[in-house]
Amino acid sequence: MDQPDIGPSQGGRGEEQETRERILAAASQLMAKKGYKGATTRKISQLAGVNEVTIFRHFKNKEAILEELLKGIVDIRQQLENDLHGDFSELKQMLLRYARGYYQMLVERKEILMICMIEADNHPEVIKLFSSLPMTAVEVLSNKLQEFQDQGHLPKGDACAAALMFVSTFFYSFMAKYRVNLSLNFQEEQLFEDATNILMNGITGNTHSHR
Amino acid sequence: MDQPDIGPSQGGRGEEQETRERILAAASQLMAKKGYKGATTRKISQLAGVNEVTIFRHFKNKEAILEELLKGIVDIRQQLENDLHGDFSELKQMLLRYARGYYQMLVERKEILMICMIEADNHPEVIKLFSSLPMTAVEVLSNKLQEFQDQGHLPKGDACAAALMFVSTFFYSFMAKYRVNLSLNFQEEQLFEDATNILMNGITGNTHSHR
Amino acid sequence: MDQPDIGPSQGGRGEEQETRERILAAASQLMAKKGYKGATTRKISQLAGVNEVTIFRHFKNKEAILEELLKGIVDIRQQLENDLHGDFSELKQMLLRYARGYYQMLVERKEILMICMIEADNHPEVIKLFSSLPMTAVEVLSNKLQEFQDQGHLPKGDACAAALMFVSTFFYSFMAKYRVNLSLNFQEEQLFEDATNILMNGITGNTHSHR
Amino acid sequence: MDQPDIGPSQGGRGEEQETRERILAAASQLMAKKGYKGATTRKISQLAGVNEVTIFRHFKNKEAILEELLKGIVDIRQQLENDLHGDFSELKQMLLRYARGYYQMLVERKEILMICMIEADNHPEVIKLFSSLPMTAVEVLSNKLQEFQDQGHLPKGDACAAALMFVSTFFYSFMAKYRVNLSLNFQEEQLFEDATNILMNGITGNTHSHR
DNA sequence: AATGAATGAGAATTCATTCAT
DNA sequence: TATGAATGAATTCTCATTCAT
Repeated sequence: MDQPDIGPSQGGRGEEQETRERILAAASQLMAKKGYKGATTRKISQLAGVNEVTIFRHFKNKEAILEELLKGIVDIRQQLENDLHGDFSELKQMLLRYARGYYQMLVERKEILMICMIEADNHPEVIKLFSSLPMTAVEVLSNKLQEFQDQGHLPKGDACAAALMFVSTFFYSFMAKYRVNLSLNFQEEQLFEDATNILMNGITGNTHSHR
Repeated sequence: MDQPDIGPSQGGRGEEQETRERILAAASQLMAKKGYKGATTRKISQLAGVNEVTIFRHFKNKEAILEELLKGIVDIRQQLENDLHGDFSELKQMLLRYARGYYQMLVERKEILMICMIEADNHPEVIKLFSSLPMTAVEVLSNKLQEFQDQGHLPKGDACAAALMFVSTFFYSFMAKYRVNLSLNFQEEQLFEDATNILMNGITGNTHSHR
Repeated sequence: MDQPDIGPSQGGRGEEQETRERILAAASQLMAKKGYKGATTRKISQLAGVNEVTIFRHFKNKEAILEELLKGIVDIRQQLENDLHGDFSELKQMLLRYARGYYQMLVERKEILMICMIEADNHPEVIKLFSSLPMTAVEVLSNKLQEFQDQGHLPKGDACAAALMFVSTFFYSFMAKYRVNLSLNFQEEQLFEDATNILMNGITGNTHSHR
Repeated sequence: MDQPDIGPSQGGRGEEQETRERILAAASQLMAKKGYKGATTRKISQLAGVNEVTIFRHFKNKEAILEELLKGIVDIRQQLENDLHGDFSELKQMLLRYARGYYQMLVERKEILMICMIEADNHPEVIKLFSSLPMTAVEVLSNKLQEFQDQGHLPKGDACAAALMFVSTFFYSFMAKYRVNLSLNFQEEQLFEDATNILMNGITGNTHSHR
């Protein structure tokens, strides 16, 4: 009664495996909004447009739905590293690609990420999956910057902090937009460029001190 | 069974208000970990060391506990602005102060922030409160940077993006530490300095281009 | 998962009736162990190695399976009486035959008997069927003993009590072995002989008193 | 709607611990008739005249009710042995006492015994408790008879079989009456005396053979 | 004739909340 | 003021059974 069906079953033909997908989509959507407990099987079934019991024909129990959704987070290291391919002369383009790629990845997984964020303390298996995306992103970028530092292209310094700043920016924007529904008065593309410029300046500058 | 009392009342006089505080503290702690629904009145009462019904002598219902907790988020604009007091020559010190002050504020409010994060979609009144802290922080810093740009101290540009990057960094670290229990291999103080340096370089550099 | 198929159909022709038997066998086995409710159609189908729905092609509903099983209890009076054929000089041999025959009959019907025992109060039609075996056994023996008493071969007395004792002994042993899985430290054959001896002594003795 | 309340709550005073007892009584009664699964918490609560949820304030879960009921079966060896106190001259009186005592014990525990009988295969802890009563009864009597045999009062022989016959008789009668609601055309007292006489004759007779 | 998908009725259990003391 | 007992509403899940293929 809150929301209409999630998908068009509209008939009775050819929705064989579709039911399972509808359930997953409904659960994902609801859990991302209401949390695991808030996404009751009744609400899931209503949103999916199926009978409540049908859920249990497709999944052993409610927890199994979550586990299935969690499989949607796969390791993204390789993909991120691809965006950083190139030598120092291309750093700026690489950073831009990286920003876009990372942000897009967050958006594509926004529901499962929200679920992880919400359920971090309730479902132990969630934590490691949850940390993988943001932390991997910091690591991959940090490693690349470190490499350039080692090659003398960048002044020695805080590659890790720089990577963290860069990644944080997009994660934060993502959270603001999709969790808090907050318009940051930012066009994403604009943010990618601005942040890239600031970071480029920040790490190629010459006024570093400490350590 | 899981956790001991949050603090025994160990006396006998004037516990009226103390009981209320114990309930609030227990609820805050549990909701921050388990969410609103996960923090059952039974668990709250056990952690608070009071009878379950006692909760309802102090609060109309469970929702009222949350509302009370939300009052704990007050506007922090004034305090943040104080940390940015000074002229351009002190910018670096200002940024460091700002970073420390902002991060400390997050930590001091970590439970209620987690609750807001978790319940953003369930309790409408949460959203505006929740957005206040991070967004205010961006705004305040952005305004100050803009001011310096207007005064010619900083090249025209992306004050808002810069502020966002700076603030994001600490919010992200805060989330990683307190939500995901992820050690970022960062000492906070080190991060404050590194991020400040990078930002200083980033915004005072001379290679800006973008529109 | 618990038990393998009750028997593969290993062929392809004429399994129609066989499927039905497999279902009956599985249901009998499960109901004897777990009771009517504990024998779910799913478990029955798994043990029978058929699809759950197939059950309902062969039986109107689950209750009909039980009814079919109950038909397996037929009157045994004739058979029991056959074991008691003979004159008084053969009493001991007759008793031995009777014991063996009765016990064997119990064992052959152990599953349906257990079902009756378990479901006595749930399925009204069960009770009369259930009582038929043990009570008939007492009656038939009692009649025979009475006959001998009337002929003067046995002292007047408690033919019915004697028959009850005799029959009880084997029913009790049967229950202990097949319901409680209790080894009574008895070989059945030994028990048949011992009980026969005791009964023979008991009813041919000369020290009777009671009214 | 099937049965009225089990006990007179009729007011609201002084039924503090009584509620628990009412639930236990209702559960015992229903489980003895319908089995564990057949005794739904709803039916129990209705028969007990309490709200369904109240059951779970008094018992962790349904299984805990059964466990509590099972505690009602305590070791009866001592009591049975008391009934067999005396020397050989009193054997007949002892047997009578024993029959009465054993039968009374069965009747007093009739509900829990029926539950055990029904659930023997479903609840593993039931089996050992269940076997204790009947087997102990056989053992105790068998030991006493053996003792008399060793003292030369009784001919060497099948004390165990004799004990089994005796005990079986009453257990069988008990089952017939309380499980199958079958009138055996027996007054219990008459059966005690008849069975005692037959056993006395049976074991003191002189026509034993084998071993 | 057999099966995979779907479902209504009902099961045990949890939870926030009220009542009486 | 605080508490133990009680409860209605809702939740996850099971089961027998039907439908369409």
